[in-house]
Amino acid sequence: MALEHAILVSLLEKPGSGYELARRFERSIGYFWTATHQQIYRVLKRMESEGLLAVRELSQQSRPDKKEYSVVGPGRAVLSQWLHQSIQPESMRHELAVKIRGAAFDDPSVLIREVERHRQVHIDRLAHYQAGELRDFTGPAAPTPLDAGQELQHVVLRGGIAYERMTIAWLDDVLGTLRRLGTSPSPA
Amino acid sequence: MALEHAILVSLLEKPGSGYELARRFERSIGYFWTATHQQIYRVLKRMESEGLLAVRELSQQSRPDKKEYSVVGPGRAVLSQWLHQSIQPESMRHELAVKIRGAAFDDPSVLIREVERHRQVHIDRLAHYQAGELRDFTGPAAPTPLDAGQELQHVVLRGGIAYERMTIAWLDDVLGTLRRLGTSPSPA
DNA sequence: CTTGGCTATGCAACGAGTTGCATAGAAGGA
DNA sequence: TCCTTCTATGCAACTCGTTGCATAGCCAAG
Repeated sequence: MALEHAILVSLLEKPGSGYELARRFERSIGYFWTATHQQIYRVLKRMESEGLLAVRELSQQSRPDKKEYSVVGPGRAVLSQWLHQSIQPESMRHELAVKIRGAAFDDPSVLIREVERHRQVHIDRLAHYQAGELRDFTGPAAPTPLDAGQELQHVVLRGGIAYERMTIAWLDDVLGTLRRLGTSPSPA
Repeated sequence: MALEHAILVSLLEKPGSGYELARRFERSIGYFWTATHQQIYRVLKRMESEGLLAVRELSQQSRPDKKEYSVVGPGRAVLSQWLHQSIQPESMRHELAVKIRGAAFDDPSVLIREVERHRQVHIDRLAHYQAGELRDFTGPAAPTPLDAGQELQHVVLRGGIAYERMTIAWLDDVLGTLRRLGTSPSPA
């Protein structure tokens, strides 16, 4: 139930509606956890019925009403309890790696464009993360000193940056390998 | 349906039973995709009924019979088709990162032991991957030259090694941050 | 003026993945 | 002898996650 905990963290950082949460999951929280709006609405409803969250209905002019959720006592307790218990280290899941191994049974060069496309996505993400880092943590407009919450957000963001850099370097390695195999072909 | 494709790749590399596949998913294939035996048995059954796989029942002495699966024509075609269509780049899912951000709403130092434990798991995995690399690709017992399939397996393994190295370095960064916050505490 | 995009919420159906349990013979250690 | 582990397969129930669709008013561009 990691989505539940991710929602608790995000709502503690700032209360908001399901729609707003869905957008945060495309941005900062999305650096390390993803969710669609349908998933979020369903879980929010359940968490509210369990007493972990409180709702406020907000009328807005020229926009649909929204429901603003915030964490209440029991929700905080659930998060705290989760922080104190250990979780299993996850293994990575990389569909592209399955494809790369599968390329041995087809023409490896068909993957070159696909890998180049993925590489570009990771370059864009890296640029986006670095812009966020400059804006919120290391640039002149950033608060000094950072408080504990900001320090923790920053170290998570550094993880995202390290991940993207590592991935780009690996995809370069993959491209080199695919091109090398393409020049002296031997499809199985 | 990435599991289906991962199974096709694994069975093309070498035919085997559901049990054997489950163990491969704890080893080499598991570097980038995971699955439990229940999932594997269910999908194997479905794939066989769809004509992607063939089964051979093998009697063994002093062991239960097993069903050896292998890929047949339509299965190869499904894999080839999948290789030619593009997939979405995945974002990372890291539960520990959720915890780290959540630590801002509790005592950050409670996470230190947890992060140290994860760090050790990644160190062990790295050692395991490096041993495999030496055994299969770079050591004296490795075949030279490597064929295309081995080159592709090697580049995927290099990705796993890069991932573990990056993760260990990041967890060191996280530990430094948590310890720094612990000495001058400010729980929210 | 119509089309498409943005805010905002939600249902229904399906597929993916996890957890607990069950069976069953053989081998090996306490 | 009993207990555990390993090989080998599988069912049932559940939660998690995705995809398609629906509603509905507002705004901006063509």
